[in-house]
Amino acid sequence: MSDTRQRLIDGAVQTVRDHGFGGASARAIAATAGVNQALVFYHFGSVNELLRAACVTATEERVQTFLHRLDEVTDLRALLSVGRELHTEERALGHVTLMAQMLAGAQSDPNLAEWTAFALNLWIEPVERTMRRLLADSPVADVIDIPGLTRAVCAGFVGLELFEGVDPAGAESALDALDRLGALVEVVEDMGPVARRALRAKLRRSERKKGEPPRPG
Amino acid sequence: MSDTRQRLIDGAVQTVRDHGFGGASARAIAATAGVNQALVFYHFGSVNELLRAACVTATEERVQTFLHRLDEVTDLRALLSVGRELHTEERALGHVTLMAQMLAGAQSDPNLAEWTAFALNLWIEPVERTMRRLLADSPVADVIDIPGLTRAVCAGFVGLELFEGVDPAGAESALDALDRLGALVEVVEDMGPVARRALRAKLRRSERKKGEPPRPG
DNA sequence: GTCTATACAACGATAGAC
DNA sequence: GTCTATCGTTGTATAGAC
Repeated sequence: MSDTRQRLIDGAVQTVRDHGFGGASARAIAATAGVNQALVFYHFGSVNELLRAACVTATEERVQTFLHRLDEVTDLRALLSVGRELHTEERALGHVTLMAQMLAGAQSDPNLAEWTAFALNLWIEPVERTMRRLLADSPVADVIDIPGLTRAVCAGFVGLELFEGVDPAGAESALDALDRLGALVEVVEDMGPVARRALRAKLRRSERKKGEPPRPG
Repeated sequence: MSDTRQRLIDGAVQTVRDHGFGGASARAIAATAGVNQALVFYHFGSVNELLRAACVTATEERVQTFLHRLDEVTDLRALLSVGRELHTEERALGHVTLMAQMLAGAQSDPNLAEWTAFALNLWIEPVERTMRRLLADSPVADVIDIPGLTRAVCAGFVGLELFEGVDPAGAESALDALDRLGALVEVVEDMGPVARRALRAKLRRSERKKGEPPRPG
């Protein structure tokens, strides 16, 4: 791949991280990358196309480095811990910020929305596989919807990322609270067979009590 | 309050909802509000000041209409249900979208960040009070950090709001998954005194096992 | 592939008439 | 308080020399 192309992609990531989606103009990105402004249009055609490429390729690179860490995870609390590592490292590198900014910008741009969803799915899929593995023999496995829960967790992390930008202390307390919640889930996970059966029965009754959720499968 | 002032605030909310934070120029807002572009600067001094005012006042209005609904909530699953109502109604009105866009825009504007955090706290505080009330006599009350958990939940909702913009089906499945998770929490809540004591003991042991979380109080 | 120069649009903001 | 008119800036994008 051309050197200039890569410099522009890296420059786009850094510019979005430092100056937000709105501040990521062709001039600003080119200045960060140390190349001429016109090259943005030569290599990518438009600023949005550059941002799209930056979002997808940067995400692909980062997901790759996290795959083996996810494979090593053996319980939910460890998954949350990896999530927190990810949060810290990615914040420094600016890739989750890029994702959050892409999501915000994509709200009113259907074309951008499509590619943002694609990039986000690069994160969602391995996390979903990990959650499926961890919850395979859990007493709650047949009552929770793993694809949906995975998306809730990933979307929640993006929200936390944005929240940290306006209230760092609040975001830290939120992550700590989730860690404590992880302890609670761990306790449920560690239950003996008798208690598990009791929980299972209770869950089924509770399920019937309420109106059927839209996605029973 | 001046009619034009209010029209501009309403126009700002609607413009951000329809065209995003980046598309909310003085001209675009004024066109939506049906007033002259120069009046933005006469009444608010700058576009950012108008957006700030719109964010704060619109949030104040909406929070007011949700206070009594929160007071009527008696369990966590009902709180989640109110959250989902809020999500649906606010999405239609565009106020959560406004908040999400403010959060994204505030990432690289400290002044905006301050006011966005203020507006977000207008939501956080009543939710925190409600959670504190609901969890007062729960077996997990002394192991979870309510302020942190509240912030995690509120930030998570913002993330879901953004996620819905790029993947509506995924966001719906995420909300359904949270509803099912609510059933699980409900089961824990409904435990008898013996089981509660056992859980409490397990939680304390689990707490010691791990490194002390940063916020023990 | 990379540069300079530039056309053209949109923007924030202000001055001044009414 | 509201309008018109306008200035200066910034941004996207292209043409053409090298």
